[in-house]
Amino acid sequence: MQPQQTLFYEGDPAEFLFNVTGGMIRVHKLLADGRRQVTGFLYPGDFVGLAVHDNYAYTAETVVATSVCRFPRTKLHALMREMPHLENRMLSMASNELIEAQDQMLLLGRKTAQEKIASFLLMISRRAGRRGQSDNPIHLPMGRTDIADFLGLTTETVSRVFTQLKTSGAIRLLDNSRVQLSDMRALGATAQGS
Amino acid sequence: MQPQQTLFYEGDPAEFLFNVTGGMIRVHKLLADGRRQVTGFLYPGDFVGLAVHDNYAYTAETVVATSVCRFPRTKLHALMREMPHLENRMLSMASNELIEAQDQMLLLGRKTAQEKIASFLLMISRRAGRRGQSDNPIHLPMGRTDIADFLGLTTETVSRVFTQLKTSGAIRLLDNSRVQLSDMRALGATAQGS
DNA sequence: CGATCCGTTGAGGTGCGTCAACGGGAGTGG
DNA sequence: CCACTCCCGTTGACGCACCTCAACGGATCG
Repeated sequence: MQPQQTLFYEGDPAEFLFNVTGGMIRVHKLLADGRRQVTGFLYPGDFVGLAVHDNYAYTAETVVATSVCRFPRTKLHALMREMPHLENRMLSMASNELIEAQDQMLLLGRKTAQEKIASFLLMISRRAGRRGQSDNPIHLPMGRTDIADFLGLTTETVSRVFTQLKTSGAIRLLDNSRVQLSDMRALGATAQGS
Repeated sequence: MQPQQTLFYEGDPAEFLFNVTGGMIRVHKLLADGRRQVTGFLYPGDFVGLAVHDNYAYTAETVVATSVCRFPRTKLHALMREMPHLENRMLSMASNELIEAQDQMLLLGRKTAQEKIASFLLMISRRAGRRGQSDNPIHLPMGRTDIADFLGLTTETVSRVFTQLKTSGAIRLLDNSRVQLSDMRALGATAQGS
């Protein structure tokens, strides 16, 4: 799929379950007046559309060129009966997502802009490392608007904090989508609350 | 269990899975300097400790006098093999929690104080109704500090918004723990963004 | 070369936090 | 039964972190 394409919209009947096999998916929710909260960025291996309900609870879009595997949800029950292992694995993934969601709530509800950005950079680095990719410098396929809507900030604030972290020597901005984490210790301290 | 007692702390080895049978559980995470994010209030029927990992990712405490059912997690796998239905049910509950978590992210990241409080009151009302209890006036067993830490606000702001909603006629404060939702339509509008 | 998009930077405003004081209810001890 | 204290919710005054509005620059594309 091409960049910035929609897999499904919030409220659509939830017919399919997707598995990301390449690229990046962005998931978000909207308020009536257009305010947006990005609730997650999904990497290869992640599932989208885990909803048990009849309709999707969020919109899913590609960030960059992305490939996905699509299962009809009607076949899911049958599939799980054949592979009991699968249900276990999905419960495990859902639990992991729940833990990440709680971390994100802590970030959104209680962290400052600097702490949010530092936490975000470290999270991206950790994920890249877990996927066996170079985790420094890190790659940020999403734009400033996506980062802002993920962290509950504005693009201007994201930009300013990047500049502050650059000035303080914690990071280096190689280009708009590549960031070198020069001082992991400082970033870690900032992420937790200076 | 008595009010304000701890079931387990964040980081403790996750030995047990709990099922709330009465009262209310509060779940939270802390930053190093003491800032707190309450990530959920659990009612009878809800599970606590669904973590797949070896350690709890959050602290769980009682809000009021509470009764729980405790399962050793080591027996959980065996139990799920006996009752395949159970695993299905837990996946379903985890998915529901994920959807609620995403709603909460939207609230924390993008809603104003008024919108947060209105959303909170409506959520409590909805939950009470779903459990077959009177949903108006609603009962708030938790204190202002808990509400503030759940919504990413301070107690002062919570108090001020309650007063504003009271003045505007949307609610009536019967006492510190009982709130009458006088104008559901106005509350609904406020919750979404005026 | 003009147009558009995106990130950055600056100036000013504001919603909510901080700090402080007050009041009522509950528990305690005399 | 009455002081005294403690705790919690409320209210006010003030400050600040972040938002808003605006302008600018570089990259990309026709």
